Amino acid sequence: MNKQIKVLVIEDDPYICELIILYAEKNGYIVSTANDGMTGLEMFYDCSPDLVILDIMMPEMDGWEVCKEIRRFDKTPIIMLTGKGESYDKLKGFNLGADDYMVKPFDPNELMARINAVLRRAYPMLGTNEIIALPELKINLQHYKVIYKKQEIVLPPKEMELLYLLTSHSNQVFTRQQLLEKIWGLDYEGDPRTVDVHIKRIRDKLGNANAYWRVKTIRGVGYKFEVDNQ
Amino acid sequence: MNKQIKVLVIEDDPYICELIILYAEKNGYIVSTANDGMTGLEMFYDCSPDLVILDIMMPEMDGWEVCKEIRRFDKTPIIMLTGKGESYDKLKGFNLGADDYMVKPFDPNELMARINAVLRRAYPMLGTNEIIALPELKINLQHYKVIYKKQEIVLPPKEMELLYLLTSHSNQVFTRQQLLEKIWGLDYEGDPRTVDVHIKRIRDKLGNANAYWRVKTIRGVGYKFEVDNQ
DNA sequence: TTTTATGTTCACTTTCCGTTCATAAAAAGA
DNA sequence: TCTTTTTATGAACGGAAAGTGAACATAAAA
Repeated sequence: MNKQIKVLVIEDDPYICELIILYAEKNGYIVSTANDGMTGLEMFYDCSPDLVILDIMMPEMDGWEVCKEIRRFDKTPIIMLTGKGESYDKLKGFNLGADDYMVKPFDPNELMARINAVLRRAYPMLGTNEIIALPELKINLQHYKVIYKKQEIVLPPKEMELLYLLTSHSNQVFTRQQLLEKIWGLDYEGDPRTVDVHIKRIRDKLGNANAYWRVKTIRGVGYKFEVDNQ
Repeated sequence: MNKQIKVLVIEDDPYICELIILYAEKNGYIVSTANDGMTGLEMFYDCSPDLVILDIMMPEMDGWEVCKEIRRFDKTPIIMLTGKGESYDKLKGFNLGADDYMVKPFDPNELMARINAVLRRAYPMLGTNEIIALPELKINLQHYKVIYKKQEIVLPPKEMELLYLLTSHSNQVFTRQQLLEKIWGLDYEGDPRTVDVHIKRIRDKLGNANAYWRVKTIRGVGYKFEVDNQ
């Protein structure tokens, strides 16, 4: 399996921390958080992450200083979180060696895209972990492409996310509630049956039964993407 | 092993100079800088760089004059740096023989990508050529020319840039936001639907469906230029 | 200046995705 | 077997997202 990628979030707003954790873990990253600059630096040297997400506006030691300090001896990629779309800030960030930036408030999906892009740039040898390759099923999240039996299948966003989440955690059972939280968001308040419908549509498109893998219902619990080992 | 590539930066803003030095050296280039046009020209004849990065807005002797002067006897590739909101400068730059341009403020990674592209184009022996050549579609960015089905198509600057960005990253999905950032500039704040209109115009001119390639909409995400492999 | 070309926005239309609901089917328990 | 619970399925509705045509502003060209 691929090396687990570690992400360090240095951000004083607990809500944003939560948000990033939620999405980053969905993408299979290991996330640590620090609530201020000093702690962030300590944790940086402590756990040597593969990527740092760094808020600029923090009390005491702000993001600029943390960035500068990290860059003194290290080139670990850094994504800065900036408050407003001040182009001067962006320039300053790049000048200090930041690799990318995000303007708050941001779309978490976009942040994930940028994380992936930065990681690809920094560690080309890792190969992207956004690709699922199984017999008769290839998923390329970057190209938004699903190929089933040599043929391209077009999936709407929700079905795509659902399928990717399940396949990237094969054999793991998810409750409807978990799926709703991870894909629809923490604050979604709707019918859990919605998941069923999307599962059905995925099954329709991919065929339900297969010699190698299948979307399986765990009655009373939820769903899993089952893959035969070897 | 490889020849060390020399880059000359002619730019009066020390901040931007530093930024470029930081990134260019990270990419293994040898960087010299000049803070005004006259000095720039002297250094050009002095150290004969492989690539020039040239700011337009400079006191005394501006970038246009430097570019013209260099082009009198030399075809060393030139990347122009234009300020925001001087879009017409691009065409003028190409007419004077510039090879590419960047709008300030820019993403340094993007600049590096363009440097690499320009170098590949200028010194094909160093790598593969970067001109777009597909069945029924040739794009020559240097001459602002698109040839569709043996016939030359005239595209306005924005459409040209959009098409080139998409084709040079075929199959990769771009969000509207990404396209705006890369083409309109980092700090552009306008309607993302503007992209749609340009996409439509490109489609009108190139035909949307094609046996070999097509501009594809990824609903809920953005656009990609899809090319059939093989 | 006038004329033309380009970029942007807006209003309107079309397409299609997400959700809900009603009903059928399946599984579990009695 | 019958009942209850859970899931599957088909259809329908509302609305979001993209397509589209045109108007407008501005820049370039004549």
